[in-house]
Amino acid sequence: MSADVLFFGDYTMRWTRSLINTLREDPQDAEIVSHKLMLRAGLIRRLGGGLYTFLPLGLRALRKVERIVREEMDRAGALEILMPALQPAELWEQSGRFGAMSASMFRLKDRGERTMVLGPTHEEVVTDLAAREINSYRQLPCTLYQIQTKFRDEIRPRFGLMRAKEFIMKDAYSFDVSLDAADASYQAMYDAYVRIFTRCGLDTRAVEADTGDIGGNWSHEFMVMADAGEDAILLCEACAYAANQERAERRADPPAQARPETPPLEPVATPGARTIEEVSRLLGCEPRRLVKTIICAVDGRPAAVLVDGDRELNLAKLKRALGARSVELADDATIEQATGAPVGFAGPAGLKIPVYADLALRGAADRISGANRADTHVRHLDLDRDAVIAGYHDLAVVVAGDGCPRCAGHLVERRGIEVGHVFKLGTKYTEAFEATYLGEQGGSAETMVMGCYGIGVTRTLQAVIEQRHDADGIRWPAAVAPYVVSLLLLDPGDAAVAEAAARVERELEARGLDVLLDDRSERPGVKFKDADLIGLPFRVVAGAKALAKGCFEVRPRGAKESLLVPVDEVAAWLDERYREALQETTR
RNA sequence: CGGGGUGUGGCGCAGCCUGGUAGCGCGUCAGCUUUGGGAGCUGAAAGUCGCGGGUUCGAAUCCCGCCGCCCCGACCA
Repeated sequence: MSADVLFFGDYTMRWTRSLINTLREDPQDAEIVSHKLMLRAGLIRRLGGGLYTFLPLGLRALRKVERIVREEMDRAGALEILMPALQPAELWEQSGRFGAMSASMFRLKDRGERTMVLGPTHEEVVTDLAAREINSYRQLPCTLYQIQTKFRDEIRPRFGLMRAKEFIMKDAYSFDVSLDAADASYQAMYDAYVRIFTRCGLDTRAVEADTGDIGGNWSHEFMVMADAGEDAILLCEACAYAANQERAERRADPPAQARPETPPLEPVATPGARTIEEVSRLLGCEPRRLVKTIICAVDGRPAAVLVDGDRELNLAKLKRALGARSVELADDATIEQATGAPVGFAGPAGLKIPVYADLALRGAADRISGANRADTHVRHLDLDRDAVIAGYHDLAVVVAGDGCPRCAGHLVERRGIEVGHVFKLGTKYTEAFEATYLGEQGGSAETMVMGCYGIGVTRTLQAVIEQRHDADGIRWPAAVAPYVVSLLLLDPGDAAVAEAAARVERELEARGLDVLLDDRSERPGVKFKDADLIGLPFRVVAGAKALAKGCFEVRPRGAKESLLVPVDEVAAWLDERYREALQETTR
């Protein structure tokens, strides 16, 4: 009697029937560990740049994440819907985002020459829906969500599922009668996100974030802490302050009290020295002594922005500080026109355009800057004396060691993977789509207040692996694992072993624990290696050796030693450990 | 879009500099032996050497053009 004749339960997946092809070596086109492991463990396969097929094993894990998301959304009172991925372009013209987001949108025309887009997100569609379906305060608050494929023409897809052109997202949208009510909806989603990521076994931090093209005035990103993350995050070592680098603020240290008497401005020849580095080396001073002068186009008009020579300008903060619609670095022609000098020699003294300065420059004296003349800089720059500053703002990119804006502590920098993002949108979209309701007192229609909430589902799955692996492979958290138990049939030809394994398997199935049965005619070492690689939470070794003592060997993934458990007790033992593991999903 | 790298059976690579008609490991298939941490032997299938053009008696190899993929940067809900 051999194992392939059967007596295993209907729901058990046999390896020989599973399309699980593991790779012994790292694929050449994968860089980060989670991407390598997803390919090696046979979870996904690449079709093209930023495009992946989910194989059966990967899809099962994905469905587990989706289920958690769904349960927590439902628990938070959100209603699941499903909107089209294919959308008419007019909707995007109505919100004014057709231009703003066009670069990253896939567009196409139908046979009637109507322009369509493949939805990168669904604010437009859902707001249009809300405007049609919601008429009364009695229907509010209302939060709608969907789990759906999104399309974005990423400039550079990378790291497998981390940044793909097509990916699965959970997007939710709340509609409320007032700002206060919207705050409650926001908080409900925030809390749901904390539960979702905890259940997925992830170590996340919610950080303050910029709102970008999506608009609105307040948002948090949920970051999975990981060195491979694409985003820089600043955390206070003393308090709870956390923000992504785009958003992060810093404490303004008070200007020096005793200001040196600054000698008059003095031009100094700096032929060919355009960069901070070149000038400071030429003049033999610290980069810090220089004032970096950056010419920007603020809503199309030139302006100068000053930061310390050793600092970077944060365009997002500049945009917010000035309340501008768009801010970008000026092109060379604009710079030459605004400063009267080639690029690299700009300075605040004598400029005719508005000059904004980083708050660290308040009271700056005896500094060096460009002279607005070719091959020339000036010494002894005193901002109060020599320049007209239109305003001081926190404009520099924050780095580790900067002062916390909320307390006396200092900031540290870490990397993170953005898996979720919650926004308070206000009325940007509801106004554009006239999403209004009639209030309790009747009268004229009121505009709904909106929030939106995204989770990158496919990215979350990969982030789990990025955070939960070891040298041997994946270490799935119980709640996300594609199966719960790897059952290794070591002696398929041994009828007693096969029979006992089948009994254990049927008991596990009866308890709702999914089993992956390794019924291949491989040597034990191969099965052990693959079990480690695939990383299911528990491994049961069914072999003649242990069965001689009436036992199977059981081992949680990552544990050093196996335990001998009597065959009759294996299922109950695993069931108990599995329930425990579901409870403690965070490390 | 700029910079760098790379493209050779399913996967990982060598061969290219110095042209002579393709090789290694893994995987796959068959057989035998093996069986507790990626087995051994024997045999087999599988590659228009990314695509197009050029040079040459002859091109994986040299030259030109194009494309894919990966990394860095810019960009990004």
